[in-house]
Amino acid sequence: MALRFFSPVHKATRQLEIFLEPRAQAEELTLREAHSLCYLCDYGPCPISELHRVLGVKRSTLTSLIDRLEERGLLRREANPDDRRSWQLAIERTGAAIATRLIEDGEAIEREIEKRTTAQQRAGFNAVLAAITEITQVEVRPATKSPQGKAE
Amino acid sequence: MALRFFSPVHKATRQLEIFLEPRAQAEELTLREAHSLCYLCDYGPCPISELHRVLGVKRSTLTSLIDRLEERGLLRREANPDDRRSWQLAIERTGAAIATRLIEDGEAIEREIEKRTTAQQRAGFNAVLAAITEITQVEVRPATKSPQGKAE
DNA sequence: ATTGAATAGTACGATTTCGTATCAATTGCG
DNA sequence: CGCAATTGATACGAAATCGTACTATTCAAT
Repeated sequence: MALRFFSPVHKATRQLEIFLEPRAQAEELTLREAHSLCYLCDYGPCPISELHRVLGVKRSTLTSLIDRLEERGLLRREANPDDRRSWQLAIERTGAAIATRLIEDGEAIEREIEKRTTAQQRAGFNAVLAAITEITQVEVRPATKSPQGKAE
Repeated sequence: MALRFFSPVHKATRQLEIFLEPRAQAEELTLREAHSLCYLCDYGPCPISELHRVLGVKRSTLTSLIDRLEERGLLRREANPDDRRSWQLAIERTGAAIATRLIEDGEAIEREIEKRTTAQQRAGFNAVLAAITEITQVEVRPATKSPQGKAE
């Protein structure tokens, strides 16, 4: 029997990936690299460990991934004055331009979703996802540190 | 600004992954291998191309992945009488036992989700995901072939 | 202060995944 | 039918990812 939540959530992820993949490719980025840039564009600067939790790839993998993006001038490692073990990843102008284009592609889909659903349906959607957070007890992003919460 | 659908969907996927990862590891499987087995357990036998669409990994990757699972005796390639280009992947008893355990872990979470949400909220959840399917126009699984539809 | 445990990141060899080329079988169309 | 285009899968070298070990810094407890 099909799982009623795992399966749809995975399916939606796949569908969004399939939609975004050619757009990332047009920027010569893998989906993972694109995701990293977009995250950084919205929430950066942040340490590598934060990307680690959000993306779910190993830290050693991120070392290479960030090397690649840094060599292409899309982001840079900056010293973190508060913790000398870690870097702050900051997006460069070129990287931000790319991320902005990709995010706008996402926004277009989001507007369509909103057109086709009611506020009540969207509230139900959020309620189910909130339940998943409660049950798994997994906090992907760090606790809100600034006045405004950060959504991943 | 955070995306209101992409981000929560990705977050939920990560949370479910983090929950399932140690359980897959206990069976000496990666999440991808575990997902393959569970899919096959629910919907198999099916050709490799179907797994390709569902998992979103390259076909050449699946060749290796299936080699590994076949060597471990968890599944087998069978001739497909209807199309001699392709195989039918069939799960073996050992593989089915593992998949059943993992699926039961998933069910436990699903029951919790159902406990914590109303039918109306779950309907909203499904409505949003249905909108994503409509908009992306991406059909991940093949058109239903048997009396009962298959959910991924 | 000092020490032990935890955390952030990198190095590097092992494994997995990918991209491309290739082959066989099927489908579609003249 | 006959033949081009498509589809299903594999082979193999290139690239990305992983697992582990290691260094440096921070945190916690005394």
